[in-house]
Amino acid sequence: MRLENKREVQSSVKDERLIEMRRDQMIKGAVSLFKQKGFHRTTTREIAKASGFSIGTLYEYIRTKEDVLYLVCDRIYDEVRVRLHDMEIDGGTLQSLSRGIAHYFKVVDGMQDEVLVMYQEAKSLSKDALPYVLKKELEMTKMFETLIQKCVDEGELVMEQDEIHLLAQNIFVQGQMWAFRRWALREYNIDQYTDRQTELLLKGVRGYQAAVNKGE
Amino acid sequence: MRLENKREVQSSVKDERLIEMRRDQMIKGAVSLFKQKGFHRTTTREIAKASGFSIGTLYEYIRTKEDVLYLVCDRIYDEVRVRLHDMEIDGGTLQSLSRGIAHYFKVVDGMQDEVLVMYQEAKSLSKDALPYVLKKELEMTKMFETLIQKCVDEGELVMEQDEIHLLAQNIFVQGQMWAFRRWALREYNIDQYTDRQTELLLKGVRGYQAAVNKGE
Amino acid sequence: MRLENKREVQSSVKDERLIEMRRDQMIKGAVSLFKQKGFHRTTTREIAKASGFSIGTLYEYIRTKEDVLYLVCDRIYDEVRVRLHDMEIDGGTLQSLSRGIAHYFKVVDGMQDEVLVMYQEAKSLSKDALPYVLKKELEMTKMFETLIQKCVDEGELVMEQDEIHLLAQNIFVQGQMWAFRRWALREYNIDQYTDRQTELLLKGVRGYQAAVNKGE
Amino acid sequence: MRLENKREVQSSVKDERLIEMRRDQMIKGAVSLFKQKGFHRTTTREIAKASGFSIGTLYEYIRTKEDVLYLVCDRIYDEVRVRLHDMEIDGGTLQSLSRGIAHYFKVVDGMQDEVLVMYQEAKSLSKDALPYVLKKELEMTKMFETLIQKCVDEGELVMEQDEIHLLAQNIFVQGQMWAFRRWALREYNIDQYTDRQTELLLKGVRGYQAAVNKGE
DNA sequence: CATGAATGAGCTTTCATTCAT
DNA sequence: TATGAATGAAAGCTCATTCAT
Repeated sequence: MRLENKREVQSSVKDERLIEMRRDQMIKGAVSLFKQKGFHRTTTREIAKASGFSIGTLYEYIRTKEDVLYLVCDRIYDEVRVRLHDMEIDGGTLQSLSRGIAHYFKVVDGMQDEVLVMYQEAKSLSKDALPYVLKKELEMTKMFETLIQKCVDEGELVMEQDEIHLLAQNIFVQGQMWAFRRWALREYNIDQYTDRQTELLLKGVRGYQAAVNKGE
Repeated sequence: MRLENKREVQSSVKDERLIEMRRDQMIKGAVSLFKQKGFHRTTTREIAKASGFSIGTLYEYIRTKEDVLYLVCDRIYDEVRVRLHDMEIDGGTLQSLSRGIAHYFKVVDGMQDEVLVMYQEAKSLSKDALPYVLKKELEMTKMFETLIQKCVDEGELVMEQDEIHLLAQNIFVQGQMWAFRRWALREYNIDQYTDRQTELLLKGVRGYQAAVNKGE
Repeated sequence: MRLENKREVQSSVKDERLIEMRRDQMIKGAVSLFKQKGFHRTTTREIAKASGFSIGTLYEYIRTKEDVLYLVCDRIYDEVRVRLHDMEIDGGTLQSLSRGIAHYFKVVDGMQDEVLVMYQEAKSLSKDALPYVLKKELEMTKMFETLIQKCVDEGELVMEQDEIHLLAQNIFVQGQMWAFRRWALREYNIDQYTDRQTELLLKGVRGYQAAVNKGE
Repeated sequence: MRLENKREVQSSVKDERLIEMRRDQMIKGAVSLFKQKGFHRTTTREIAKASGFSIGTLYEYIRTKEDVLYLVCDRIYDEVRVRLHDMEIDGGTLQSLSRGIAHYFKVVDGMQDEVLVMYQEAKSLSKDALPYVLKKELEMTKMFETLIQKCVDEGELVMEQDEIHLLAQNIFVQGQMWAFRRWALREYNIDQYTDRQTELLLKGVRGYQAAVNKGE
């Protein structure tokens, strides 16, 4: 399956600038609603109202309710990626990897609502739209893989290809986890969470080496 | 908030054995449907049909559609816990912790559908029912905390209280991850996944210590 | 294209007797509404109300609004055919042909509303349902063809195959005409209309032969 | 009810020539759409597009969607009448009557789409506009009546007043029939259809006289 | 206890029409 | 004059829930 980068959402309005503007309103309104009640319990009328225009106008900019969800997911990923952009610049040191993780976690922290929504509702996308979103997710984990790979290339780390892949996934999920398991993480603030997780990710369990040595 | 262990779901049928039986059918049917189409896209009629009885009968054993979801989530957690039961017996060695993780991952692997459903749909539970489910989740992470704590008590590991908590959460999430990110983990089978993750969890990134030493 | 005699309209109700009954109500209500405002200007809610049940119940017996139209058309043809049934019995005399025509016209007269509705709305049927209705129309013109053919076989008339076909069509259309051009036929009652038309159909224009002879 | 010949359709544009031009475009576009999908299933946007201007402009030249239908019907009748114009010149022979019929059938054949549209959609005109269209239809049947009357006056035919009226109606309907029952008339081309119908109209059924004579 | 027909609130979506530019 | 974005009433249809049998 060959995927273009975007799945165009049809609009009967022609003015591109207007589309951009209205969809901004729409996405903002929708995220807030989806966070409160989820995609399915939110009505299109509510979305229109929260966006600041009428139901008729809403449908000038989308074709189906699902389009709103797609736009929301699409936008969130783009936003996350934009914010992560400078991450890739850095070189292949462990420090830069730590900084990358910290940066990513910070971005998630700043977009908790959005991440949560996307995380919980993306599965409601149709078979048609899902691949476009998954593709973006893939690109994000790829960023972490690249970051790690550089460390390996620089001799800072020793990892197999599949370990790299898995570590990248873990980092990605632990970022999301900050959004979707807040209820279980109340005792941390984002900095503490970042420190602790980074340490666990990189060093593993403290004392483990000692224990292993002892056991030998 | 003081929570009893169960939130009773009203039934107008008196015969407890019958209730048990009917709800078994119901849960089995519902899980399969929720997996395919999600809670919101599944109709009560479909649930009744998949359960092998009429819509009228369905409503003899529940009061609202959401009850079905609650029953499903409730049951899945119970099932997981039952299967994990023997995990707690073991003592405080690193080996027993590894075994615990492996066991848990295996259970998730054997209940992928159920875990996935619960994972994706639990959020649709009303404010009323959610705590009961979260409580069960808490109990499960507690099991891992206990397991780790034992290792600490035995001097096998050196960890602070909050690190233990976080590690337990990570283990729990990585188990679920096996169910909800299968699309990104196709290259592993459950054993490989278990090995790799356990290693990362416990040892951290290979070469890290060396790098740190070198840096000093 | 091979057509079964009926295109089944799905119903979620199982009791066949009930379906029959409810659809009777539905058709009666719908005919009256379609006559007043046409198919497109009639809402499903109005149909439900005119049928004596709720919108929900209406949709227990059909799947789409168009189904109502199909049921109406289907029923009307059946009804017309039932009423025409004895027409076919008669033998091949001119008198029996006249009687057949008169009988058909009478039937149309007694079902003016229905014929009008079907006549004007049948074209709104989807490409899917139309053939089933056209097939019934064909059967009706066939009846006239048979009637005429008998006369030819008996030597009462001398007609080519395609003339027979056309005459049958004319009879059929002139019957419908009584329903759909009443506004232009106010000066006649059904008996006068029948007499005049039969005469024109069979004898042609009075004086024509004379004129032709004269012209020779 | 006293009817002026035209029912003015309001336009906020003053330039008469422009109105004429735009409405030409509009009617042409609308006929094509109405033929495909009928009046009700055609949207004003589609009409505007097919007419080559915007929805806003469309509404500069009409007041309601129904106006389009009225304009279409109105135009078609005018067109038919214009094309039939020379028919009336001819004198009172049977031959001229035949020629008139043939001419009318030919006109219908050349305007099949338009005739069909008008035929099927005219009923959707409001109680307000309908009379204006029916009046035009009346004028057309009057033309045939005149043609026949001349034959009677010339002694070529012997017919009562109401027979003349009915024959005119029949001719008119059989012309339309060529448009709206093409599916049942596939075996004829327009010339064959004309010949056969003219013969049936004028001579009646072949062999009938003989049969009657024999029966006497 | 089991059934399934009945209900109607509420959903998504369309589209004729308006009006500021 | 021409445009097309905005509007919202109203349409078709669904489905959780009830209740008479």
